[in-house]
Amino acid sequence: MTIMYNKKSLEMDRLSALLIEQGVRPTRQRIALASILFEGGHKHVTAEQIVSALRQRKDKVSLATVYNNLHAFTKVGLLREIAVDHTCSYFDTNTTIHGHFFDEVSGLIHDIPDQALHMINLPTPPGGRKIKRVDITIRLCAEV
Amino acid sequence: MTIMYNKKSLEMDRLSALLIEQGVRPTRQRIALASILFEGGHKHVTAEQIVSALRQRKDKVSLATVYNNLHAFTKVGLLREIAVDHTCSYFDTNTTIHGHFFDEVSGLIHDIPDQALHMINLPTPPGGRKIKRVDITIRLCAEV
DNA sequence: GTGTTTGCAAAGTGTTTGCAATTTA
DNA sequence: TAAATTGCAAACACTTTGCAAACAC
Repeated sequence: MTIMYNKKSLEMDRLSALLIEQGVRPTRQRIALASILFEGGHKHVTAEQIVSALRQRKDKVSLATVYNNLHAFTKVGLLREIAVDHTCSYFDTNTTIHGHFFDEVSGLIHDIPDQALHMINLPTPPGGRKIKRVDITIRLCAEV
Repeated sequence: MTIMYNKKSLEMDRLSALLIEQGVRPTRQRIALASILFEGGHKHVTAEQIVSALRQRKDKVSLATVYNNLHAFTKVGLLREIAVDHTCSYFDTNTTIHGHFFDEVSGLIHDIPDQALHMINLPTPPGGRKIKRVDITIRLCAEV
């Protein structure tokens, strides 16, 4: 008797484990969301993009649930929110320190290569505050 | 006969000239807006803040007009928009190159002192685009 | 079973727009 | 007086919330 290892369910187990590890209950919707986010390299996504990606895969998840869980994932450190454009929230699956190119023509975000940016003399923050994060965005427009 | 030079109207003439210089028609509302923005040092403001500042001075300007003219001023280079928070648009009267502290506790923005930040190795942008601007935001949270 | 999560639809927030009345040059 | 600007209210886009039904443990 041959035991069939199903590739798909193995992957779901991996995503499930990832969520449990972060104290997030692995529901059907969260696993679907995680599979969009955490498979196939880092991404910069909006809630709408995720809903339509899920819809294409016949995985129906409501927009409200996508929003709720993008924030839930952000809270536990699986995602990082990027403030490039106030018309729309972007989330980044790469939570390490890095900057972004923001292409104002296409609305697309790309990571700035690691070693490309260096900063020295980081200033001390005013008002007894702590530095939470340094955000660097290089805004791009069409070549003249 | 004594000619009275009114301090207030002299200042209005200065603001009027500033607007005309930029090809913007100096209406009552725009001069009021300019006097909030361009008197007494650089500022980081939201549309709502301006409306309430104007209201306190008994200078009534509608929210729609404030928005329209914040954008009009930005277009001619009198202001710069800052993307720190997608819940709200901030405008900066300092249009020179500089970074910002964004205090997530108070929602206040402060300039980063000129020489405090230095960047080297600015990367080349992808996709045949041109660098429009480099935005550096140091996000602050409460001290632990 | 109990507490959590979902999804709809409704509400909320900040911003923009259409258009008649007003103002500027 | 011709063209630009204002201000209201309605429209808008994105996001959050209230709550009953569904689900995870």
